[in-house]
Amino acid sequence: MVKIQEVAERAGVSLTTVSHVINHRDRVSPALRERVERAIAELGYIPNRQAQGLRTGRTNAIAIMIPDIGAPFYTELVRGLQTACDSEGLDALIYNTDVPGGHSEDHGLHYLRMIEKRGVDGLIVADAALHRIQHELLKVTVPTAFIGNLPNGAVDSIEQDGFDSAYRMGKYLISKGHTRIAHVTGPSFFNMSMIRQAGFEHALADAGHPIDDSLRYEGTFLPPAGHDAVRWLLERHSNNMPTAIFFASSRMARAALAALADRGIRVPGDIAVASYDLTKDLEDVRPRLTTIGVDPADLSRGALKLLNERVSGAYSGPPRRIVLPATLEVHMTA
Amino acid sequence: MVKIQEVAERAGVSLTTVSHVINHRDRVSPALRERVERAIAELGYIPNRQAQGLRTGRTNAIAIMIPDIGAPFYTELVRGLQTACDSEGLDALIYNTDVPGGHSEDHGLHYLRMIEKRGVDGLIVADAALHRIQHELLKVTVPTAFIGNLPNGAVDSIEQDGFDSAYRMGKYLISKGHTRIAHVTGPSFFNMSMIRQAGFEHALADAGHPIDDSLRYEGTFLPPAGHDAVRWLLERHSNNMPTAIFFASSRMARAALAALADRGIRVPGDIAVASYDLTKDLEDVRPRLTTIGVDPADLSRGALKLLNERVSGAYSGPPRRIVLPATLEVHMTA
DNA sequence: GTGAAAGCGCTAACAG
DNA sequence: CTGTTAGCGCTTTCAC
Repeated sequence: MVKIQEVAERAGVSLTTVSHVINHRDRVSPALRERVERAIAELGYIPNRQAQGLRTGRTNAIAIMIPDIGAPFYTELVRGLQTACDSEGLDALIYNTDVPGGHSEDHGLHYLRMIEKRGVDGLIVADAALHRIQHELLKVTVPTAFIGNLPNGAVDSIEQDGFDSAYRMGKYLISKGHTRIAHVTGPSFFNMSMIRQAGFEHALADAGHPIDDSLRYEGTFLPPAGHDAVRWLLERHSNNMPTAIFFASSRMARAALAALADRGIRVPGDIAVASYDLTKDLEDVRPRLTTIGVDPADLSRGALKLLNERVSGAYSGPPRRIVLPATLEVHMTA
Repeated sequence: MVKIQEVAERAGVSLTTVSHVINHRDRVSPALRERVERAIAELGYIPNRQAQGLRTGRTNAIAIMIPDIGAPFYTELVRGLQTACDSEGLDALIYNTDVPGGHSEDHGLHYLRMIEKRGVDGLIVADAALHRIQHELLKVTVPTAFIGNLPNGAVDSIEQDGFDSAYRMGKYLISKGHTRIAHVTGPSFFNMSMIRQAGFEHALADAGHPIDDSLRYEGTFLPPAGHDAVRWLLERHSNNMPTAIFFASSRMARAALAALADRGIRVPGDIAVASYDLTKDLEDVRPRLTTIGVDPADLSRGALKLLNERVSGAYSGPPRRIVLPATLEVHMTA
């Protein structure tokens, strides 16, 4: 391992100067700087992160809490975050709160404590990772950015405009002639579910269609709920099927597509299907889903920006909140 | 931040004793140990990793190189690895060699260099992450475990039994009465592709069926190749369709299922479909794919075990090679 | 603009 | 079995 001392010797300067070249370029004369930089390159010197960290109290690592890396939305979020971290020399530590066999609430809290003690420069939390315990963010001591809707405004956050997106999807489906639309929501204890639901139902109301509670089914955002919803649809409405069904997540919609296929129900022939979300995995789903959502990578970039401004001290005011508009992608299912 | 000194004071011992309790439990008398442990608990003391690392020369982090976290196989590999690392107090640093817009070969090499310099305790590389440059592993200086087929045997490796799996799938399809089976392979420059291909074609040969080169299509393992393969199938064989098609990866198979559906071709009515791989995402694909493969989590665990034995020095002999048998999952497509 | 020196928190000889 | 002590490699006052 080549250390700073060797670089100093090779460049014929003191070790302090080398450090300055690395950390405060401007404090060193251009001539010297160039010499030092050549020595660094020739020796292939890389500062020891542990030593740097020990000295400065920084770790150059951030933690990322997500509920489930298996969900396409979070996979893409993580990929975006990692790419961004990589280009800034930050380590990204991923924590899945929903580890197999565990209880996500406990895991969320456990990881939160662990992360704080362990020491990272910053934390990015994706909505459901702190399911039901968002209040914990009020007392968190690490700079944090939240991805999702955070009613308590405890930390900086960036989210999709769930109301507007669902509203627009509602308007779109109505424009296609649908009036009886089944609606599979997210879980009611989850904020974003209610926001999306409100947006969707407002669209119906604004178009003069009454809200029919019997057409609403509370799902979980997860695949099994897609299957359940189809079963519900058939048991509850087989004699008078709605002409379309809107899912609050693409995972439910995908599973539902499978369930519908299992039963020989054609999409969109027998029923139109639309869903929330905008993830790459949808590109290979057939029939191609009409969906609305935000590119997870946009959320990643935004969150990291918010976080970096905190970590670097560039911003230290009250928590900020960014709301991103969604994109509607029309395909053959609706 | 509570440090070791404070723990020592609270427990009324020297700081060395505390360190010993942490690192060499047995060198301290039970009575003292208990006192120290209580002090640690009461103060919520957590050792500073940077300081530990600086002193010991270890980082307590391992790097994981994969080609694409968006591919279900790698997603699950990563999840398994993270879970395992977590329980051992290791940080898992993920490196996607195939970052968007990049050239994976360069990225692989770039990351490899970076990882070596950066300093980690160990490295886990998943096959295609070092695509075409596996020879680089011969000169790698970090303890490394490879997941996949590694002909040069440069480091410890764990892999699926690709030959046997494909052979068994071939036998299975034959047992279902198929004789003309289209075969969409992986890319020929990739070792595992040829192994799977050989296994599959051996099964046909053993059953007395001649190998028909015109029924073989070279794919890429990636989704677009699934679409391409269907196009090829229809252009090349529409007048005399094979009764089944076997894909060397589930991503190609899934895309092909979509492409077939787009064209109104029924599965398995018009053609049976089978594929390699055993990932959770397949559970929601309809029709349900008949596949054969190994649970990625088993590969994860195995790789981490190999690696840990190296890192800890428990093993230091020549590179080992573990081959895992696959599981056949029969569903409705074949 | 440059250098000498102190110390971040911890571990492991070494001595007792 | 326990304690004293010397750094791990780096950054940053503080003098020059």
